[in-house]
Amino acid sequence: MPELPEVETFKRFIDRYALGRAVQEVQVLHPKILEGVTQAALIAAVQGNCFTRTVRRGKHLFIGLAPAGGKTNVKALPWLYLHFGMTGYLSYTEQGRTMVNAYGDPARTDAHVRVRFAFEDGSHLDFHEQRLFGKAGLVDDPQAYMDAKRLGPDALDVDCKTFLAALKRRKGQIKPVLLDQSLVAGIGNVYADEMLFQCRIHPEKRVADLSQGQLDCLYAQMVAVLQNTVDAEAAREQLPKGYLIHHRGKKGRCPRDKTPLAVQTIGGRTTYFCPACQPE
DNA sequence: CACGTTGTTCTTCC
DNA sequence: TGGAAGAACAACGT
Repeated sequence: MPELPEVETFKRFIDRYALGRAVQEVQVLHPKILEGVTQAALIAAVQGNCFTRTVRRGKHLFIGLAPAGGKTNVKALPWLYLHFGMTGYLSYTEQGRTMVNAYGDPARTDAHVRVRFAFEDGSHLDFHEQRLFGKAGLVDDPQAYMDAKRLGPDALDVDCKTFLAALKRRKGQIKPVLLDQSLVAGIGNVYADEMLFQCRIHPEKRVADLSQGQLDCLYAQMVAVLQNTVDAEAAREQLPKGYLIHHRGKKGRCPRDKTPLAVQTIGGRTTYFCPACQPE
């Protein structure tokens, strides 16, 4: 489930393999992945143009386009927009060798390639999305698009003061608040559980009932958990031993005290936590 | 084959 | 006006 750190690795993956390159052909292999754009419009906007830069906020990724070959142009091109849904990832194939970012499916096949961007030398960037909950589209102005969605600041870009001020306006349970993309953008189900575990905060705790120490811890762990995962290039098995993420699952136990983890639906999402060290 | 899965949006109530 | 809570929805693998 791509959250902020995974999408950041996708951004870097594009930066590394695709930036500055002219797209010779766009293949839409499953039109259901498209959002607000026809297949023909997406192809027309990207084909023959270069990827110029990438912008990410939260789980949203925008890829800038410019005419290939330094043509002096005409009118501004839209941005390519990607959202990775539940199962999205990228791969890049060159001379028969396929690279997948660390979070991608190691048993990768072409079965769930939804959009393929082919370059002039035969290499290609593939957008995989098994469940089709993700999106590919065109956006004229990323800022306006994010404003319309009421997207908060990126969770790795927000300072402590701003975060705590926004948090203190809320009164509900802490976990659903962390998942609300209008507070800060980028936290999903897995890393929300992780930061709460690291701070020993029960996921149903009311924001108003958190101590100042717990609030400060939450900011510190939000940054630490997300940054650690970015640094690990989203290879979750490389995260610290004491992380809850390694123990998610039916028979998981707390890495601190071996208490069987509690599994509960909170804010409509499956939530893992330690009932002993995250007391109500 | 009904169920589980998560990110996002919609709805209802306050 | 917007927050809280919860339902709905997307589509697929098991």
